[in-house]
Amino acid sequence: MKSTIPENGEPLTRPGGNGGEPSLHGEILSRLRDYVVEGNIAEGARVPERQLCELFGISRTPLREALKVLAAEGLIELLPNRGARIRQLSRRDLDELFDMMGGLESLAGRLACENITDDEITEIERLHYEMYGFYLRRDMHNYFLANQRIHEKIVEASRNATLRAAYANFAGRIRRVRYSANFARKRQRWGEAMREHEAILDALRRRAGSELSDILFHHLRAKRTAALEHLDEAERGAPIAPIGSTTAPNVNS
Amino acid sequence: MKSTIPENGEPLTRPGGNGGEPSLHGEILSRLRDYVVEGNIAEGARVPERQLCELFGISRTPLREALKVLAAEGLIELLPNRGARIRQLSRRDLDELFDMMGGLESLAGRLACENITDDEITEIERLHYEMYGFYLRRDMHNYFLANQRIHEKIVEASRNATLRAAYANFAGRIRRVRYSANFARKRQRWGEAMREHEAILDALRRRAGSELSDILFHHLRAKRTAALEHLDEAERGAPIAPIGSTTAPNVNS
DNA sequence: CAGCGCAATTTTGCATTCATTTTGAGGATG
DNA sequence: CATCCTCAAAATGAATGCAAAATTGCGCTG
Repeated sequence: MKSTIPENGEPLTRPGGNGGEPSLHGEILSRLRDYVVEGNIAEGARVPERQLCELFGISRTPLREALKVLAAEGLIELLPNRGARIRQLSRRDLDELFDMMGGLESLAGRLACENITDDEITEIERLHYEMYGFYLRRDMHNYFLANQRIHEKIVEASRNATLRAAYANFAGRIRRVRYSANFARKRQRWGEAMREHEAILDALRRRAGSELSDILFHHLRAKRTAALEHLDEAERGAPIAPIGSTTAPNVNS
Repeated sequence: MKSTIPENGEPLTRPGGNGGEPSLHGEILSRLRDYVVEGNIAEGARVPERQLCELFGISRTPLREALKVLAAEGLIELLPNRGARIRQLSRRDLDELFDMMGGLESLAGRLACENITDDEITEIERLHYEMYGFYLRRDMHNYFLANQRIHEKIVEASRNATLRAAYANFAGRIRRVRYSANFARKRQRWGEAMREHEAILDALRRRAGSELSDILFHHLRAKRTAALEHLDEAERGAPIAPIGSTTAPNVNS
């Protein structure tokens, strides 16, 4: 018998559905997803079923259900009789994921032009200038956060919960890479990105859907190029490492 | 002890991952998904857990795992302590889903322009003229199939398995509506659609990515309008019916 | 006769248990 | 000394069992 851990629930947003579940095994799903997305387990490493059971204070059944869902979401991989592993994203996967993000943002921009309010545009402008400040101060971290929030605002303004959920899903998958990729931002690319963002804002103000759609896709393409270049560089330093990694770090922390 | 059901596996494409699982509980997932997508259970109706267990010859555990995944995919809904129901798509949901499809096809078209071979274009042309034939003969059913195959070919030509999986997922969600919507095609809309398809083919030949992207989105928007108009008409005839439906049809057939 | 409440049955959710497979170590053998 | 085989230990995948919640049916009351 387990020690009846409270398990009281945050709202939690599922990627597949929009109605907020009040509480359920969805709590565990959400927690496990966060746990994985936040990088608590190394890429390619096994997902320690039993230890996670202890960590969450549950039995294997609900955990395995959550694992199945996470596999469907593309965060982990389920090998036939050899358990779950954190999904190792190949170069190809990253190409594909960045293009997916490009497509989704492109769509979000188009829809946003149909639905965005003036106030929302004002808010995005505010974020934009804030971001510009971080750019001038070379504050990479806050620049990244402001950047992310702008993109999220656009997705928000699309008024499409389905799109928002899909966006969250794919964003989760490449979260680690995106963040590390940010460190790659050479000054030059950074300036480019700022100019692109100005174009985005301009198109948004004019509610030029098709145009914004185009800009956003190419913006993401540039991001993809920068990110993957960075990744290649990093790999040159530390080649193909963690494919057979048996690491199962800080499960108990 | 179960009677050792063969369970030999079709390839099966998961929505989240691309590597083909040879066989697994994924077999059940796939079967159950098909079962739902094919409309064997009425919209809004409860998913009869026990009966499905008997149908598939398994216990509740793997079935419930599959249900969780299907819920994440958006095909069914999981109510806190009241089991699973076939997801009832609201008007809003349909709006959103059609726009999602528009975004995905838009992206597919853009990427296809980068990757499609001349042979593939030739094949799409062939399908196009075939479809044109069905159009002239007013053969709605085959027109629909050819149409669908063209769109699938474009997605195929995007060379993006992630996109393909997402496309399959969303296509599955609105499958029923899309098909029924087809019956709504007034002659006028039909002719419009043919013209749009010619523009699609033209842009594809010229590898005009941005242009194709735009055309495809608006093409899907038109489809959405037609489909939802049809739906509205149908609803006028038979208003809000199946919300409390307890139907659990041909589970044993 | 209609509305309400209560108890029995069903159903849901999770824990536990069981069979099968994989994995690892140790020893035997060439 | 390396390789392969055997066997034990662990883990995976699925079935069953059990407590709690919900649904249903029935009797009661107004």
